[in-house]
Amino acid sequence: MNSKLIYYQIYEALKKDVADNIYNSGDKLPSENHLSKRFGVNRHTVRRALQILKNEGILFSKRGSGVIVQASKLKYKIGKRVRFSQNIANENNIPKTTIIRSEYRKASKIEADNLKINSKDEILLIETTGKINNIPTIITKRIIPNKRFPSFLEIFQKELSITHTLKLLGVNDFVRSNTNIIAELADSIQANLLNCKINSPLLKTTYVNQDLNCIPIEFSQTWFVGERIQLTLED
Amino acid sequence: MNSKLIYYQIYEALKKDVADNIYNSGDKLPSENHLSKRFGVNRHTVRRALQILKNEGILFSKRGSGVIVQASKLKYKIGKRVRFSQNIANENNIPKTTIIRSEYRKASKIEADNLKINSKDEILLIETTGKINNIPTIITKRIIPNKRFPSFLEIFQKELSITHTLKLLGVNDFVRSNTNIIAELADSIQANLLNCKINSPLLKTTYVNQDLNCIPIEFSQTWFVGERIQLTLED
DNA sequence: CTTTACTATACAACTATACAACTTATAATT
DNA sequence: AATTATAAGTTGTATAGTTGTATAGTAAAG
Repeated sequence: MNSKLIYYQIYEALKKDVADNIYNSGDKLPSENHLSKRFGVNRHTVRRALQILKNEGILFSKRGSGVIVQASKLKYKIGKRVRFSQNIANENNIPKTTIIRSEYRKASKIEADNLKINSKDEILLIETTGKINNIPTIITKRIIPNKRFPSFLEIFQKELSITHTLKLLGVNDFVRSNTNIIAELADSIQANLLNCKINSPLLKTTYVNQDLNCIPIEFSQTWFVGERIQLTLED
Repeated sequence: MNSKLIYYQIYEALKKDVADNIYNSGDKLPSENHLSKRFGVNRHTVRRALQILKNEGILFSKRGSGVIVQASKLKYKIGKRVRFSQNIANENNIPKTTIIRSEYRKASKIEADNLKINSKDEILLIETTGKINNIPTIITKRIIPNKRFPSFLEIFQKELSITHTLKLLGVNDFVRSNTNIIAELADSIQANLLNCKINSPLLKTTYVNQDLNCIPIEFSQTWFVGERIQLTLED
């Protein structure tokens, strides 16, 4: 309204900078201190402008790190054959997978049921984050039967792809048996991994991939940042 | 309130992992770098969480090596018949004894008095460490009269057990005459042997084992890591 | 007189980076 | 086979920079 207000002018200036791709998706903005010098105002005045842009979902800030430009929504196809890398690369986006945790332990009842293995058989847990265009967007937690694929982790660490890993293990094709989708709120750890706010809505998908003989290969859960992903179901 | 702090969430997550036996007593945790990736934070934030767990005595760290899960306090019974291996094995823990030093020399006055031998008779000194579930917990320094048991060391090196060694030497039973308990601070050598910090409190017990004719067999001192052991006196 | 916009200052929480001290595994050498 | 270098990985420490939050104060507008 009142274009005389300093913080509003700064808000407009920064919004224009983002629109003009002076700051691109995933980029860090100059620090609040730098911006306050650039505009000749107090840091708090800059923060007020930034706050509006954060509320609009255009910017996101991380304490100690900086303020970054948010990405626009990506479409993610879900169907019988879901392949993360292909899914993303098709749209000229660059996917990147990072392992953040792996451990061997005994299967819980739910895991055993879904994998059709004996309760307390050993499983491999792999947790990964997926960045799209360098913006963290996905967390995946996979449960894999260790008995059938004892060298899974070793190969996956090099390949960073389920499709490639399974191919090297002799599984040339696999399909999803079903996918359940629910909405959850991000806890503090997820928020940190996904560069989103605590309590941001996440899409959580739970599914089982199985080979063509209908033997389960992995029981997995994937969390998507709701603001950045739009799931599309295909037949 | 405070639970929104990131380091506190990480603290809770790691504490739960230990409680759930995902990381067991004596296990190394993933390195601080790995953990920082898992939680999506800077290494220092992980360190802050780890610090709390160290203060609580749940973890301890060793520079250059890693962060290790501290065993819960073991109960160690002291009475007329104290047997290290049985004492520990009774609680489903795995004991392991290692000789770190042995030497022959003349008895000091105190040693001679306690063993009721002539001053300057030759004695055998054996120093051992005792690991419980692979965690070093005990140092024992034994003084044994060489005149009575000239082949003690040779047998003990194979048996690594006082009870077994004495049995092979014809002593089927033995009892403690008395046990003195004091507290000491660990010096750098002890700290190294016991994987604890310098100046950690140690329990030091001094005692004499004797055969049923009340003739002393060994005069010994044992140091326990205070944080890991609770002595229990029985009649 | 109260509210709003803005400034000023200070500290806490977290990140980023670098290096030292130390351990461990592996390769090289004897 | 045993010992010695080398390299890589780990924890400890220090410094600087960033965002989050709290408090206090000034000036202008209603």
